[in-house]
Amino acid sequence: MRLLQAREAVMYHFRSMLRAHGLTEQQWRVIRVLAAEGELDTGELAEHSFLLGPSLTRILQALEADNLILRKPDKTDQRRYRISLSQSGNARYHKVSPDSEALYQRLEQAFGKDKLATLYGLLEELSVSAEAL
Amino acid sequence: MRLLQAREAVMYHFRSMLRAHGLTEQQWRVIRVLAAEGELDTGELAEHSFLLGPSLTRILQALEADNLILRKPDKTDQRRYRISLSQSGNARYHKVSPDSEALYQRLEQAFGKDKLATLYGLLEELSVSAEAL
DNA sequence: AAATTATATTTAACATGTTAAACATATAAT
DNA sequence: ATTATATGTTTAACATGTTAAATATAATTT
Repeated sequence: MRLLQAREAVMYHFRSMLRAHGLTEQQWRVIRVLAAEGELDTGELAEHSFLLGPSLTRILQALEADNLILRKPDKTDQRRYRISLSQSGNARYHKVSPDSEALYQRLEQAFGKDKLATLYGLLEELSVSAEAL
Repeated sequence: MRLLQAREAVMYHFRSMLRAHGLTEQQWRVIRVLAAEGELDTGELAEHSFLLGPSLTRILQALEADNLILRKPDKTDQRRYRISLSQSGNARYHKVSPDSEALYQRLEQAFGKDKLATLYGLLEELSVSAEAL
């Protein structure tokens, strides 16, 4: 599938940028979601960051060890944890975000904003078609 | 990136079909490449199957343990191995191939052949743009 | 030819992907 | 209320992704 190749080509640059900030691609996805949406429980976080439960569990352990997130037990449902960015986590987000944005802008400019929009639309349709199989 | 989501939606079906045949997605990529191109060395195989060296090393070990491939030392360059499908490997390919084809046809029909072609073109352009960054 | 440099493959170490199973807690049913 | 069922999260086990380093052999340089 050409999807793999394209994603790899794009992510190569993002990964090396993120590595300079001491983050993996998936850790950054989690941080970005938390910055955008605030406090979430594990399930919501998994959904928004496109990660499976077991992966997220390990990623949260790593982020917690680096003091980038906080986890508090949910008061109404003791199975859930509420996850949010710590001060350090928020600071890290604001440090990485400009580099991430810049890279995205460069790609958007190189590829073309219009074509990118078309591509997004097709990918979404493909997801729907595939899920309906 | 929406690329991830789309790929995941597509591969979900392929993975469960392949699992029924006792293969992983990557093992199938290797077998398919070998079926199409015959004997290759590890480097060529990695390139054609979009796998990194270390992953391919492990996958070839697994395939060799299942007697699906053969590895012979290259006579002119003793660093390289020549990899090819064994009899069992070829048989497995012919057993899985119809299911793989059928699934692909269903997806192509659901999504639309024309749109799929458009998408392929855009993905290829995106790869080129991203690599040029 | 010996030393240097380059290339092919593997090993090492750590992170994630993937499915199944375990575990804890909620919710529903009786 | 107790049992049964469903849901949220983690653990387990194995495969792969990813980068760096090690290893072996080729090719080049001197």
